[in-house]
Amino acid sequence: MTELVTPRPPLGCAAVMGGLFRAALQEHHLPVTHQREAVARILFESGRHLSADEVSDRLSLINENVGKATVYRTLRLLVRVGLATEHDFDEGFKRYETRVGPAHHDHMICTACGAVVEFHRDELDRVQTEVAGATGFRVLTRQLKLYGLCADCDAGSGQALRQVI
Amino acid sequence: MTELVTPRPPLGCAAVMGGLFRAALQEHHLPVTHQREAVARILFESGRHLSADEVSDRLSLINENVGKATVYRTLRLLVRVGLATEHDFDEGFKRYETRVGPAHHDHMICTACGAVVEFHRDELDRVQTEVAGATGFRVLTRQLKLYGLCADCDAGSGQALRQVI
DNA sequence: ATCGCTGCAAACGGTTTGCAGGACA
DNA sequence: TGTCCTGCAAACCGTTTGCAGCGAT
Repeated sequence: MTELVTPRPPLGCAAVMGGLFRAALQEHHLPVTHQREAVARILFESGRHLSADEVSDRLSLINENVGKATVYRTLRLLVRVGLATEHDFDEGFKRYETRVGPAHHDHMICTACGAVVEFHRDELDRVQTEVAGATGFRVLTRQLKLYGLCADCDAGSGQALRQVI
Repeated sequence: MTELVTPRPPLGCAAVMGGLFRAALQEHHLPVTHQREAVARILFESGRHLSADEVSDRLSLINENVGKATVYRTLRLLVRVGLATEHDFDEGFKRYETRVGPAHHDHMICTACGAVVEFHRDELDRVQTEVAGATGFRVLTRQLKLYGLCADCDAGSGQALRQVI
C-alpha cells in the first residue's frame, strides 16, 4: 500500500517556491502565509503523491507545526489555484501531487500491492479535445486511472473470493 | 449536484436478475439472499449511478427493509464479482453503476453543476492495451474522468476565488 | 447442520467547521 | 486597520465492524 512511484527530480522546486507559488496566490488575492509556504514546499520537494497526513507528518519532522486543518485547507487551496492535483487511489483518503505546467500524466495502479506507475500518451490529449468538442464541454482536466495487477502481483493470483465479513 | 445522466434503457434487467446475477454469485460460491437480490435489482432497474444512500432509500420506498450495512456490503460484493463498478465523482461518497458485458464507457463531469455525461471512444481501449504491454501490468479496468464545465455552466463563470473558510 | 449473511448500533477515520486570537496587505 | 488565516477541538458523515441470531445450501 505504500507509494512506489519513481520519485521525480525536484523539478525546480526552489524556483517554483520563489516565484510561481507567490504569483499564483497573489493572482487570486490570497495572502502568502508561512504555513502555506511550508505545505507547498513539502509537496514540491517530495515530487510524489502525498496524503494530507503525510504532509502533516513531514511538517512535524522539520518542526514546522502547522495544524492539520490548515494542511487540509492549504491542499484544497493549491488545487484551486492550479498548483496541485487531487487523486483518489481508492485507499480511503486523497493524495495530492504538484502540477507544474500543462504536462499531464496518468496513472496505473496495482490493486494488489498499491503500486502506482505514471505514464503519458499524446493520444489522450487528442481524445480529450475531441470529446470536449463533441459534447460542448470545456474540459479543464482529466483523471485516467488504469487498474490491474503489476507484473509481480500477477504471478501469485487466484485466491478464493469471500465476503470477508 | 443531481444526476443528469441520460438514463439508459433497463438493459435486459429481468434477464440479468434471472440468470446472470445468480450465476455470478454461485460461481464464487456466494449465497443468493433476498437482500442481495433486492439491492442488485435496484441498481439494474435504475441504470444510473446510485450512491449507497440512494439505493437504501429506494429499497425503503418499496418496503424492502435492508439494513444499510448490508447495502454497503452488497454493493462491494457486486463490484468484486464484476457486476458493478464503483465511481468517485468527488462528492464525498461513492456511486455504483451496473456493468453488463465488456462495453466500457467513460465519464465527463461538470464541476459546477455536477452533470455527468457518458461517452465512449474505441481508441481508449487501444491505449489501455498498449500501456499495459509497455509496463507489464495486466490491466483489468479503467476510470477516465474528464472534468470541466458543461456548455450551460461555461457561460456564467468567472467569480472571485476565496478560501471560503 | 453448517457456514455465512443480516441487522443493529456503535466505532472508525478522513475531512470539515466554529470560534477566538493572530498575521498578512 | 481590516480582513483573512490559523489552531484547536469538536462535529461531520460516509463507511466499516462486532456480535447475536437467522437463512441459504
